[in-house]
Amino acid sequence: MPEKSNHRLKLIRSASKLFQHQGYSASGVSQIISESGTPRGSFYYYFPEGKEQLADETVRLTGEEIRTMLEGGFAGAKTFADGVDQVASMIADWFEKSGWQAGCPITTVHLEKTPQNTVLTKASQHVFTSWVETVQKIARQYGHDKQSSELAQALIIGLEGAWVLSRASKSKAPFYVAAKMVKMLLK
Amino acid sequence: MPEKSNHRLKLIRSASKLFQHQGYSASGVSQIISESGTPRGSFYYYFPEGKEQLADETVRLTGEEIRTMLEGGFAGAKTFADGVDQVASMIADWFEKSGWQAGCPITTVHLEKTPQNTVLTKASQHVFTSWVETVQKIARQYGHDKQSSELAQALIIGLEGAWVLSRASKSKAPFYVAAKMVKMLLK
Amino acid sequence: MPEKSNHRLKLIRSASKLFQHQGYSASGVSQIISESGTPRGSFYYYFPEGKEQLADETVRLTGEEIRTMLEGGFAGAKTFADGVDQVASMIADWFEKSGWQAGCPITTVHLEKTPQNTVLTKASQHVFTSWVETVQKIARQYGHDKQSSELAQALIIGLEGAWVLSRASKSKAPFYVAAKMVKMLLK
Amino acid sequence: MPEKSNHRLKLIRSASKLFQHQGYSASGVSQIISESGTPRGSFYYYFPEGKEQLADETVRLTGEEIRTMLEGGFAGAKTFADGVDQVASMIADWFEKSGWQAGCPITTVHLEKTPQNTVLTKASQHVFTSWVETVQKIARQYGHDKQSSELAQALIIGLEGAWVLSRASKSKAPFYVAAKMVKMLLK
DNA sequence: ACTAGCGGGACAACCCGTTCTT
DNA sequence: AAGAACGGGTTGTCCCGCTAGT
Repeated sequence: MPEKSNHRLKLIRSASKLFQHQGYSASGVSQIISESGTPRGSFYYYFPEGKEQLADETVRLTGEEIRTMLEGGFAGAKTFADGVDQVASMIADWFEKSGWQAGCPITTVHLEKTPQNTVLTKASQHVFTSWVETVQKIARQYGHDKQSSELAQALIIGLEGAWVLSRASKSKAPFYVAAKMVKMLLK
Repeated sequence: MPEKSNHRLKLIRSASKLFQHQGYSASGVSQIISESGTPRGSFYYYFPEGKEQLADETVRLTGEEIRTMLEGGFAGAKTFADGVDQVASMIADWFEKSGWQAGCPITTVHLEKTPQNTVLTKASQHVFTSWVETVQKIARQYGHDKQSSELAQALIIGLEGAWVLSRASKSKAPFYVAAKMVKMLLK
Repeated sequence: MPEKSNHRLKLIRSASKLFQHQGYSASGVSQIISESGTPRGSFYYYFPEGKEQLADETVRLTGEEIRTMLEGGFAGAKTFADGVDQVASMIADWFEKSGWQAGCPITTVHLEKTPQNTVLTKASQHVFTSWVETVQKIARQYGHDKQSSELAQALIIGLEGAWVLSRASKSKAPFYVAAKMVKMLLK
Repeated sequence: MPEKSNHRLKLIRSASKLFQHQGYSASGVSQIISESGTPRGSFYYYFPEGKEQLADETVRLTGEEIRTMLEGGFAGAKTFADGVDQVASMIADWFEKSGWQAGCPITTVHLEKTPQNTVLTKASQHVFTSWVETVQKIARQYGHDKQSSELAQALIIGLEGAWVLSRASKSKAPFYVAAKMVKMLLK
């Protein structure tokens, strides 16, 4: 956790926040820089490939943090179903605190780039895959070996869908609906 | 339904396609115009408020078309569950045909605009609400009165989530998982 | 000579002057625009391909003007030798009036671009060829049929070389030496 | 001849080559450094005045090398005319080997700087003067005392002019024309 | 009503030559 | 000697008026 460099990380944090709120294209490099409080000239020192490189690293880092959140949400849960509820609540709470503004930063970047753009497409694919695999592993730990793949996909689908609808309705309800749906798969 | 003008509609079609593929901000007015094949001077005649007005109408029109697709998907279905399967297949097929590129045009615009932007935020809220209400009405028609709201939300959440994941994995699987999830709510 | 559009031509004039004084790369688009007095937005309307297109047209137009100057220098000359003297004087005078600053605008652009750059390389090749051919035709008119090619090349070589040296020494002498050299070829 | 430091000289060599191919302004400090293979931080250690100082020394060193080439070209020549031929051939050959790309490095720098820039203007003036004086001395050694100044200027003018035209036509012909011209001055 | 041409300024991403710190 | 860091500048494109003509 020791931050080797402040500026580099600040830029990623700033980008992550702005991507969540406005998406990738609408977040200009200048805005990212000014909100990060880093000197303008440093940007291309840390990210010589430019905006795309920043986005790549932002997606991967933020993706990893959310993956950790998923693991954390299941920690201490007696059953898989309990974990699903905890994860849904956690994200819903976080989302409410942001004023219903902070969408999934991976989704926003993902949707604004055609599959031709290999760099960012790969990054978001990698993140989504890592999420599914993480949940799958957890499902197996709770003994749901046969359904692990299905459950994992279902949870991510549900959370992503809820994230979108929740933003529109400014309510946590979609997350609860999603959680319920996933749990039903357990019979 | 009478098309007052070809050019006006062509611009909306072009915008709709580009929003799906690249999102709102990345789709420049010039690109929309050139791909639509309409004369440049017409744009601000038909859309004096500019790009935002075009996006507003694009979201509403495309949203209405997708709403109609939802209704069409349930047409002829013996049970609600059958309808869910048909709708999921329909969108999955359409999406595959686009080369896994055409995301939900409402979502892309929605996520790129902060709630401050009243015009486009309202438009996407309106569309999402219309979708949920449509499905809710259908659910009641199949006798699921008590669960109608839940089922409707679940379907939209599932489809939106699947749309995102499907784009990343280039596979229809997420749509089938989503459909299964929703159907489980029926017990 | 009626100027269809002021701005377009003003930009070329401004570019021509700056290329002569500072070369191609050192002359920024911003500087060209500001010194031309045209609005910035017009630049990319008239030259959608950007700086290179402006340079291309600048080289060709200025090249044609200098070609006309060559013809004009020979006008009224009794012999080819007289014409050579007149041309050399003409350019030398012009150059002195510019404060020994205005180098040959074709040369500056030509030397700053590797042959890989086909657009500008072709433009300067075209111009140099047109000059040689023009002088060659003139030489034939004076009856120097056998030597016409040699004389034409010699004059252009001499003038170009003198232009460089003259800039360094801030004197007309190189032009006179060049003229004398060329005339000696006539025996 | 003793190279105090490898890095210092490597930077000058790299600059010299790039100035010949692309001119002064188009050759960025970063490019010069990276092509030289020297560490980036060393640049301002060896050239605290920055790019201009590097260019100054590059012009002077390369200018001196070319001056030596001139002397070498006349070495062993029985007559001044023979020497002129040898020099012209030598430069033409060198130029051809570079793929018709390597222009005179002094000229490119010279033309990109207004006379206001005292440092580089002085450097190129110095070099051109040194060339003329060298040839002048040689001319006197061959007994052409009266014409020495004229011959010297003529040779430099001819070579510089040929260098430009040769680049455009990708042919040695201009050098031979230039040589012939100069020799005619001897009657 | 509808289209074309021509601006117009702000800002996009990117890279420049240079200095700081060790 | 040298890597890290910097602030101002580059070209290019954004979305949008405005004026005329069809």
